[in-house]
Amino acid sequence: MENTQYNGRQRATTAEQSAAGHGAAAAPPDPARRQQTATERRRRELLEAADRVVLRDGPDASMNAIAAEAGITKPILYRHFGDKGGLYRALAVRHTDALLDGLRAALDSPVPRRDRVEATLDTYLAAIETRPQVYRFLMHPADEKPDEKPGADKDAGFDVGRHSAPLLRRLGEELAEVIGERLDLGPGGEELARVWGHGIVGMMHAAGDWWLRERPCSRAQLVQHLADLLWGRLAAAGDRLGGPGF
Amino acid sequence: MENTQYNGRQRATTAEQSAAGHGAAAAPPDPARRQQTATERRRRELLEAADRVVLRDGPDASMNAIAAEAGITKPILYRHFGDKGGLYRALAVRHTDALLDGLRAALDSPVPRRDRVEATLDTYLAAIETRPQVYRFLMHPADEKPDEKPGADKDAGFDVGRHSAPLLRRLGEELAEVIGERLDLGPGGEELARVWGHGIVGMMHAAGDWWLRERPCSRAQLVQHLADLLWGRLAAAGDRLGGPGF
DNA sequence: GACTCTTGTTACCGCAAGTAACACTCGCAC
DNA sequence: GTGCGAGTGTTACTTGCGGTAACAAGAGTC
Repeated sequence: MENTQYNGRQRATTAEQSAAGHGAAAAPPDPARRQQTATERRRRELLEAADRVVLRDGPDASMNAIAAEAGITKPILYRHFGDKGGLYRALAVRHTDALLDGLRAALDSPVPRRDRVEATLDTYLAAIETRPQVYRFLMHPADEKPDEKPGADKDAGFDVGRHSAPLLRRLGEELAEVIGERLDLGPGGEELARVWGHGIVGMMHAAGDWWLRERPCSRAQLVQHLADLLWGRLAAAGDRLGGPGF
Repeated sequence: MENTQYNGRQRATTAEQSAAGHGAAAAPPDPARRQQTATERRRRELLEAADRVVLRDGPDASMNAIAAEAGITKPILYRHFGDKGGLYRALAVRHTDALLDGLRAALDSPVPRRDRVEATLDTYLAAIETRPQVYRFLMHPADEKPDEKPGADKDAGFDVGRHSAPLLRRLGEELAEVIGERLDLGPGGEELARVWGHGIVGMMHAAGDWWLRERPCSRAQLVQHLADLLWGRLAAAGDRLGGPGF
């Protein structure tokens, strides 16, 4: 009976099997398939509710709150997503997919490489700039914000940090792939591309995070600075005073 | 009475005041000062116990577990560190300080810049390689590890991710400072140095994280690859096929 | 001996994650 | 119609964690 496992995928699979089971792949009605799409639609609605609540409350969003926003109660959330991590993951892939679409577009634009790199950086930074709440939710664990009456505990909150690494890793892998297929890096280029993919993503992320918090300069300027860094200006810069070995 | 605030610093301050209060700055005994050092020693012992438990249990370390390891109970942990975040922060600065010492040494070595950069990268990577548990604790939110009987909840755990960003930011600031004071970057160099500091730290972190997990190459090779990236090899590499604007 | 300060305890609160068990409502078979 | 399987939804509960209040005991001070 598998009664300890609730999740959408499990049920969807069952539905598909039964659909394939009684042979008919009839076009218009097909109850099983219709049921499946209904489930998926519900799932999307729930995800949108979760999105709203996360955007509003930041990472201090409890399952109860999300369920309330969706107009239902906790257990059905658990039926759909298994656990909080499942919900989070579903939410995350939505946003990451959207971000990745933008990045791929920038990465594929038919302009010189430097411009392409700048466009990619700018796309990422624009994304985190225009939707900082989403960004914080995805990447950031509720940095201490000094509100909330002392009675309420400021703990809990989505366990977010626990999943930021996977996101960065996914971005890194994607970038690595693009680098690998577009640049001729000689022998061992595969490996090099992967290192660079992850490295560049990390650079973008850390710099973006800091920038978003301190806003020390314009976005365009940040893009220039980072592109300069990638273009080897670190190697080219002059020393300031001259220690022993310069 | 200030009964809602317990922490070592508060009490230490009080002790100092009373010491100054009744005048005597007597050298050998001085009860207040002795008390203070005793408190600090106790604090260190607690931190070491916490360290042990974190190293053993990974980030799923509860306050109860830490207290048990230290041979005491929760409330005194709270008296010393205020809340879990406080304990974490104390633990974190210990380790970050140690790491920073190593990095500063590498950054200050009297060799050509490329070698210095490589030494810095290697120092960081060596640190996370030799103490991955510490690293995971500091930076990483308990990536799903598929153990633990399903009865035990795999949630909670140190809230770790919630503080990884501050650590990276601190590293970034430190690196920025060194860059700023050693390189001549022309007008606006301050800002540039900060961007680079955070960017490089992010690069190091993300690449290191990925490398630690997949071990796709030797440490030395990773260092080379990253240094190459910083040295502008991305700009110099040849295209593979030639899209429109290459 | 009384006073204070620190260390330590037990026993509790509040809260969030996650579950069990039960109730309603369709659409479909016979 | 009646039965029934699958989904949706509920209330009420357990467990475990962070955090705190209230109290008890040892050590130095007057």
